Amino acid sequence: MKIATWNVNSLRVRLGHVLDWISANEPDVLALQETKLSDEKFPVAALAEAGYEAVFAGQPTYNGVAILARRATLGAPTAVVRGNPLFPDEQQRLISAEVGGLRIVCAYFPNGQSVDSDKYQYKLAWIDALTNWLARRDAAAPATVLLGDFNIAPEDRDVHDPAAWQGLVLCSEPERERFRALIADDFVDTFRMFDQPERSFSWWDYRRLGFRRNAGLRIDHVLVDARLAPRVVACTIDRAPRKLEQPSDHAPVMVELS
DNA sequence: ATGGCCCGTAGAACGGGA
Repeated sequence: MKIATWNVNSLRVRLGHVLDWISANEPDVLALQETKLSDEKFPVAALAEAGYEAVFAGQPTYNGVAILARRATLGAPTAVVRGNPLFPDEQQRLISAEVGGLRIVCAYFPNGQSVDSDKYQYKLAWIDALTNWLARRDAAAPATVLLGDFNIAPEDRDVHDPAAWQGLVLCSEPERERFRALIADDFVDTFRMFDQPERSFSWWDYRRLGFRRNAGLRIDHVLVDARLAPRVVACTIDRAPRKLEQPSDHAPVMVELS
């Protein structure tokens, strides 16, 4: 079973890349962030034709998340929850559903803009609320996979230039503390279960030739319930779509479960 | 050189992203 996440930075612009990528990689589940689409504009038909059932929570212009499930292997997602019941929010950043015997939680964490901004305080509160909500989950419920754009580089090795980024948003210690608290004993960062190339990143700035210089950050993550860890056989970042014309600034991250 | 690019909503620049 293959489970992937991808911040597409506009599903309208990136629909072709998404269709090509799912055709080439055949993920069973694909979580999308920054669809930037109101729900009536979601490309249900194109994805259905590609073999995927979608659930989504969108709004105009900003944010927007979705979970795609491969119909042939999984059918449609069920028990869909939009947002966090503990954190009423007009920004569409969270959707979860049961797929293939798992609880898939697709998250688009706030960016935070800068550590002295109101948006940073909103980011910290949003993360705390997510942590609290996930901590309350029923032990009898399906095992959880939490994946998406966390907008946090957990460690210095996830940053192309740790000195330049020291203390800045995405790398600040309060954000990293919250990443660790979210994981605690409950989740595993699947990427770090395996030997990985040095300087592995999932996002590169459009400016200043960020991708060519590999000036990136690892901010997109797939966390699995600790009891799923024995089933994880791989976690990889696919840089290929970042090389295409008019790419998303994020790369897909994919986990394979046995 | 402290900004560079990209997206959506505009219907010109601007907010937001990271």
